[in-house]
Amino acid sequence: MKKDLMKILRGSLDSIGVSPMPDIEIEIPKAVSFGDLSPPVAMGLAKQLKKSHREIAGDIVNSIKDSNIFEKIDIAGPGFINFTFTREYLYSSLKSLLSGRKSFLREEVGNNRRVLVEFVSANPTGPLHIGHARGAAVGNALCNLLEESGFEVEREYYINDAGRQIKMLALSVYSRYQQLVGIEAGFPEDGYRGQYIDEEAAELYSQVKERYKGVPFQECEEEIGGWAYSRMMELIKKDIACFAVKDFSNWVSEKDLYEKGDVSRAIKELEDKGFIYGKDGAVWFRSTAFGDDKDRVVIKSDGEYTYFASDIAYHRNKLERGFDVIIDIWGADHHGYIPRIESVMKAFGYDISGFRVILVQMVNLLKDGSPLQMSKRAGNFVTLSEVVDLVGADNAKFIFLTRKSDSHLDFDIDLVTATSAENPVYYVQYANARINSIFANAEAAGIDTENMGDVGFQVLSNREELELIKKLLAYPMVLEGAAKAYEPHRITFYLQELVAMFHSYYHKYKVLTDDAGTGRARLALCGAIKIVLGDALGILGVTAPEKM
RNA sequence: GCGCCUGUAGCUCAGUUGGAUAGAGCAACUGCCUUCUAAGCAGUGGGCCAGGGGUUCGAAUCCCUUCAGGCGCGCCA
Repeated sequence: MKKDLMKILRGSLDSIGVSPMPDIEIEIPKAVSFGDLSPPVAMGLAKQLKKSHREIAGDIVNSIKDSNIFEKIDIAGPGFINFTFTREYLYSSLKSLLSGRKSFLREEVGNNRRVLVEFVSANPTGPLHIGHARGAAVGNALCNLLEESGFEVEREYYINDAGRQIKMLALSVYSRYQQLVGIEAGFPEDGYRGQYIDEEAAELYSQVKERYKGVPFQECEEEIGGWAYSRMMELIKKDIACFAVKDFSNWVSEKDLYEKGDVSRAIKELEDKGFIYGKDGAVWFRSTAFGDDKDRVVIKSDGEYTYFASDIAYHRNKLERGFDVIIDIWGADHHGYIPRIESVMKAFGYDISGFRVILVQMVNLLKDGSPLQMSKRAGNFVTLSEVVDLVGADNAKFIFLTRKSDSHLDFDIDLVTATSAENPVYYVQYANARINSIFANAEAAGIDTENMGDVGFQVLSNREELELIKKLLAYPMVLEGAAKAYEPHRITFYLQELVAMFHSYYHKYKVLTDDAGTGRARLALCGAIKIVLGDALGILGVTAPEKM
């Protein structure tokens, strides 16, 4: 729909001598009385052409000749050009949609550009919690969306397996293990107190029995740490799998960056460029040269690298791999980190226009309307797998995707579970199941449900049917907008609108009527809705059940 | 104190990157199952887009400012 209008508008602007060709935006008007599509292009050109909005709009309309796809073209308001398509055009578009060609549902956004999306990247010290779940849902949907919009996408998980937290994980398990075998071992002040640590200690005992009983921590730290770490990674991968998120392409290890010498090399490179200096016995990166509010330490006075040092190496590594777009999805509590990472990228000589941090706001977990404080240290957090058990992966993902990622989200466990029947995800999925049921009934009645492209579409003539067709044809525009803005949640809202129209239509008109021609045409319309539903839900990572 | 995010219906949130008359879902109230799935439909009520100033053909959207909430400001990770 948009492609066709775009082509015509370009031709029109060219013929009235507009140069250079502006970016043309095409909007779907709010009210049906404003036509089907409406580009505010005349208003944008007023200054350049030194004419009034309506004059320009008139010129554009006059220059559009021999186009038979519009029923009418109106100039309205301050200079909107409202295009209304002919029914024949809608029918032939619907037929194209039904052909099943995916390309019909896509606008090209990516042009094979390579994009790296890093998300979740939770520390390997415990199971994923609900905050990670939100990051996973957003990241997964965004990757799917970009992939479907013509990007080459790599999904990446960064493992912080080099720092103090691994030692603390080892020490936590060690302490619980010693307690288990009857030795009074003090629990570390800032150790991980979750129940899963007890379980790991028990598992360790069942595997090695009393091998480490009374052994000083220093002597078994590496063994226990390595063992616990790999157990945690298994746990995390299992959590990700249970949330039905597509597999990550890469698992990048912080430890590897150190061992390969990437960290020292990256800092050396910054030093060569003159952005590194020593002060107070420490080594600093001059991030203030790039807009950060203070310089940052990369090597502490005790000779240890800071966490930031490996992040420099990691982002250097991302840049080296030659992506056109680099997206980091972070918890919003890390937002203060953005200026220093951007500084790093600038210091390496890269234009940061291809770099984007998407902040995912914290999930405010509620129970009975009151906040549930979560802390990994205290161990009273709700894990991702618990949430999935309680409300289901589809349900949770859909909720996360019904708001933009940087707005706070109240997730009331009781509310979501108790009123799950009223959850919007069911509303959308129900439409799919309904359509499927109609098709089953049609087949049972001996109606031909194949070759939907050959039905007589002309009988689809009432207001609801025409509006449904237009809504379907707008789908590629929604995807395009969502992909350009990196905002998968737009798809969720589109789905709710589309499905609302369908449910309403379903109640007002019977699909399988006595008239065979009407029945098949309506069936075809339902088939088209099902195609779009399946496509969109697939991008969101939500299933489209055949039956409910 | 400085920086970032948020502020839209009673509640939870959208708002097509500055477009036309402000949108949805819950909750409340009124109706609809002998007809393809009632996890559904039809209808009613509900707004100083936090306040104020500016930018322009046009502002919920951009700029300034005030207020309220959240988060961040380590030689922690």
